[in-house]
Amino acid sequence: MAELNAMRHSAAHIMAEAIQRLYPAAQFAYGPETEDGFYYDVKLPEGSITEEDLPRIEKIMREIIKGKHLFARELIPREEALKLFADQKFKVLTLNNLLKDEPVVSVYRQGGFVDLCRGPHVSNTAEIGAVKLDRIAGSYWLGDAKNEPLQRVYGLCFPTKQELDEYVHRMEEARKRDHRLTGKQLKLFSFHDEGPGFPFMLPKGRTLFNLLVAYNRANNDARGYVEIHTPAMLVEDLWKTSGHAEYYREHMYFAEVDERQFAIKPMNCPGGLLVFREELRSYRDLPMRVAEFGLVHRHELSGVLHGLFRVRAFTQDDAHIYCAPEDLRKEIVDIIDLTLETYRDFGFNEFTIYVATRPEKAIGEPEAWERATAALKEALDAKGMAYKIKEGEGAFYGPKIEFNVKDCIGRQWQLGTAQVDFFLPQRFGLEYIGADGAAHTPVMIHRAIFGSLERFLGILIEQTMGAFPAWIAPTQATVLPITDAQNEVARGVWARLKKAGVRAELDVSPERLQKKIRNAQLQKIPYMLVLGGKEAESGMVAPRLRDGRDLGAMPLEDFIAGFKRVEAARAQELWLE
RNA sequence: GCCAGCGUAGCUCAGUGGUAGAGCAGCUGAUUCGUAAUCAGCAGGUCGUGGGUUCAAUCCCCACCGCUGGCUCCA
Repeated sequence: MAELNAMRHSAAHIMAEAIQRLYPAAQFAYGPETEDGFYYDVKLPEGSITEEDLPRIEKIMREIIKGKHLFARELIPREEALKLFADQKFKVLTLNNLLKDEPVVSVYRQGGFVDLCRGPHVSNTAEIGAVKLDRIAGSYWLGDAKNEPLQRVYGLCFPTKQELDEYVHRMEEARKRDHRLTGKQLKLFSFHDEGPGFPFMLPKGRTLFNLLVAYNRANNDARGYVEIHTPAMLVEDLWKTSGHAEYYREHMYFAEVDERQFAIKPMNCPGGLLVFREELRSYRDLPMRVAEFGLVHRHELSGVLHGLFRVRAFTQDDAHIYCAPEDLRKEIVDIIDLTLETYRDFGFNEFTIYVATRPEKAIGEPEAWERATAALKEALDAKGMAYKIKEGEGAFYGPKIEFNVKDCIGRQWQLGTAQVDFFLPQRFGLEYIGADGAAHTPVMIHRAIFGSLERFLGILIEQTMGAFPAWIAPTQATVLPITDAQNEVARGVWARLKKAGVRAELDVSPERLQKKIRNAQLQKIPYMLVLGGKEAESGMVAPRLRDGRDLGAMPLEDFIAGFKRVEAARAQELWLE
């Protein structure tokens, strides 16, 4: 791995040399290796690098690689390096900041190019394997949007041409899983110019969505949650109390009505807090677990929108748990259990857990943040769950546990979350009367299992490629009469299925059976009930499964019974023997 | 929001400085056919929007909108 990294990092230097040949005034920032290659952040003083440049850069890189130039490491005094890189402003900045206390720095030379670099590198350029420039993206100096914008040129680099080709092929295949493609093919959801970032749920997508809600609601009920619904729009004063008006303003939509300023909710918590405060609460009422399927609107930057994964309006399977401080850990453990159970039911076994800590813009005392963060870590430790820390990535009101999963091409997305919050209860003056007769402030936990139903649906689509397990497939079965002569019987079969609670369709189009099957396959419908003359006479159907298996003729009631077993088991398999 | 690319029929895509095609889908007709595409005909687009250059723009230029990939940000 170390060698591969050195090779990729060396490829970045070679790309920089190639770019410098084409654009002698190019300024170079950082050029590290990545999981599949490398990139280099570059600034052209005039104009910019475009895709047309990539083949030219690649060609020069190949020449350099063939040239077998040695990578020579030199240690030079920092002062000397400052002179050497006098016309490379980002190198000067690095020398004067990151490396300001280093008396000696290392530089690497290969051919006609020299770069400030810690190394290591391969010994000569011919040791670079297969290289392919991938794409150009924007970036910022030191990754900060307030700094100078740069261009990031990404390259792929593998030891052999074969590995590179395999990787490219694998990525092409993975891209076919994209939920945006499947969503269009299966007519699950859509987007329109008239509402950028606002998803439209089509009948089949909405069916899936409703099934997710029903699933989650059943779990909540079993665990002593109650459910509420709070308004989409509330007066701005409320958002001042909650801190959103100050800490979350740029993500919010506002409206003025009757000379009063309103905000559309970006989160459900403030509304929920008002409900808690409606009555005098007793310690006997706690923990109070209050769920809400809340549609929130957040004005996200246009460039970050991404199918169902990143939208401007989405539904959270939200819940707020109010409890006494001593119950905190138990409640968090319960949330972790519920989350893992849910993910398992949907076939997700690979996810990463993070604990996100206090961000720069935050309300409350650092000491309370410490306690809240510790509570989250202790709960995870108690469950023996491995997790990583995301410094400064908590919500403005509290630290959080994040459950992240990967999409088809390896990007990570957050689904579930559990957030401890000492501050909003305080700001809203929440109280409960303790056993001691005195008023106490409850602790609040914000939690979501799916996170965003839309995002979860997107992930589910990518995982299944639209071939959903039978229990959640929007259309579970379709009845396929072979000729018009069976249409009437087919209609009866269809009605029977509907009555039995099967989400069924009927295809009486004047097409041949092959075509009907093909259409059903393309829609990834799990069960195709073929109905020919033989079956029509005997009250049978001949189920064909989505995976191609032909179960042969069987009485309709037998099919329904078998289907019910699969559905009840939430089985990944389509038929249980 | 930033950088680059893209935007042609419902969908997938071809194409040209002289106002556009294909396949699928749709409609009509014929076919009634046992496990992934029956045949024929018809219809369908102010080529994202608005400016500009030009005798003439879908094609060239500019702006805007949207989408894609990344950056930053996030469920």
